[in-house]
Amino acid sequence: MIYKLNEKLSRTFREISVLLEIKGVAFKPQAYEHAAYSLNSLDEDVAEIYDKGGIKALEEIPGIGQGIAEKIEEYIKTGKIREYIKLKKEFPVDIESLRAVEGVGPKMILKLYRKLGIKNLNQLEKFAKARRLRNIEGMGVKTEEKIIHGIEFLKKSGSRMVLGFAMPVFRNILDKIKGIDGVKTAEFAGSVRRMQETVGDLDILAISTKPSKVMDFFVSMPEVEAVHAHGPTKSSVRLKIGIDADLRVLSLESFGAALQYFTGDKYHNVRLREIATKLGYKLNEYGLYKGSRLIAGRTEEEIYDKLNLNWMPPEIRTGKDELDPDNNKNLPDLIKYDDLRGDLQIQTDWTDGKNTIKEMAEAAQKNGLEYICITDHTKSLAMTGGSDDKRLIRQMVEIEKIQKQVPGIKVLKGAEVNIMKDGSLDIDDKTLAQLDVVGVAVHFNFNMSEEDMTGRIIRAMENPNVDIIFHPTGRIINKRPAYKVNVGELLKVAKKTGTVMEIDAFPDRLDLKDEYIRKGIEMGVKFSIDSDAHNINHFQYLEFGIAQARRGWATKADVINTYPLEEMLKLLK
DNA sequence: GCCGTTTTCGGCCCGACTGTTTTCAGTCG
Repeated sequence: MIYKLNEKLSRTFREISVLLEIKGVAFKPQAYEHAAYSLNSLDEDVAEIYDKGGIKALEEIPGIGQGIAEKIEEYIKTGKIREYIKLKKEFPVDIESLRAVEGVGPKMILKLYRKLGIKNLNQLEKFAKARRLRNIEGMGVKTEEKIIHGIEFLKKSGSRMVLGFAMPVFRNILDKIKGIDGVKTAEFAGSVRRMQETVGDLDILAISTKPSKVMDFFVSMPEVEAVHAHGPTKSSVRLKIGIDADLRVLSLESFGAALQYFTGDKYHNVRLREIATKLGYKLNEYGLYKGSRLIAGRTEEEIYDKLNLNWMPPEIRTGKDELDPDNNKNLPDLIKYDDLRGDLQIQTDWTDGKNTIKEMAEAAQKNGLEYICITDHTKSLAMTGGSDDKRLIRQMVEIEKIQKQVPGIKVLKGAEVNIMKDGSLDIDDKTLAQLDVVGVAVHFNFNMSEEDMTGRIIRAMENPNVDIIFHPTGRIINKRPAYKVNVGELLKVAKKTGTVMEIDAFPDRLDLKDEYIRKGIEMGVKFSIDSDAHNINHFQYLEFGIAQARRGWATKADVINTYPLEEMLKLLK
């Protein structure tokens, strides 16, 4: 659930953190940063917590003590935080945009403001291009050039990259590094290894006996646009696709420690180090130490083991609650990347897909699937040439014909039926009853109140013919936000009516989000992971839907298309 | 400003690389 107040306070505290850092205040910045993160990942509305239990209840939130709790109260009561206003008056500077420039940090922002009165990105660019930064004490020609390039990069790149779209390039680079003479092994780390929806950079770790050779190769690959750093154990470059990549070369003894450390996420590591410290150890990227003695480091497993913890898959390392003793002792057996037997959302050239039913079936079989469901659009989605009842019936006949030509895979009859503004469907119930799988989705009239949109989808769920809600929130990463809808309510009704919720695997959809998946699973809701394929190459995207499910703590049993065909069909209405 | 099964006071992650101020501060992850 997204709570506006939590978000607003989180942003404000993060900004206070940077402002204090600029001022050179010690330790408080981390405290505010911690509070900001905690509020942002909180499952409850902070306004509600305050209503119920006042300041005392706020102090129960991790990272929030008396001081910050009072500031939250001040904001709830007066709509402002005086401390924040005071700091902004002292430094009327657009901190976030300046900090986004590679190499520009708090201390430099302060210097730029004091010496040249620079407040924003435009002014920074002007002064840099006028060659006026090089005269500031502690800065030089190289710093000035780096800033100019950094601003250019910012202008053309912008947001984070969708993992599923960038992954082929990443895998190609990893393979090249693995192939260098002297490289024993190489792995992804960071957000790529955690299989996040989007990634801000690419981290690779390698073991090699000839580190400098690996580094020389890495910084001179044709994919590289610029080199930030080129050292014996660490190098950093900007790739032509518009994202930074870091490579570290390590020894075998500390590879597990480094993999753990650079996989993160940050908050998972902070918590892990706390646990290590309490047990009298020190944990860093080279290993787990007792004094100066190395206790563990070769594998991740032995590090978690020495900390009395179960190893856990990177996908669930968020620092939120996976290290809580209860959770860690009872980690779910997450769905595996080869657990899917079927795919229940596929478009063909009957509407906006690029390939025929037969081509899609053959491609699915090549991808190891046992069954697929053809779910072309329905009539109200005119731009796709959506089918009406008659055409849908014709397609059913066609599928039966094609089934004989592809005996190795079961082709189910389905549709992606439009949910109209009032929650009705644009295909007759009589026709829907003849389909194997009925998926429904919102494709227009996005702009409704949360209450109306929730009611609209609930009405569709209550239809006994409706099996699956496709891409339940409608968001497209980096393009458009989700429509307003109360997902908690949808999950309740899904449980009550036996409606399956989809995890759409298309890389920039990944809809539902992990937090909702986890909530749904706790409530006993079933999910399907579907590619939403529009051509024969899209089946590879199922991987990212599985990653999404794993980040939502889903097991094989929670996902209906991990079941054999007959059992899967029984799980539908 | 937060936190505590060593602490209600005294800690708070730390190592690599770069540029510049030639011995180290700033930035990044």
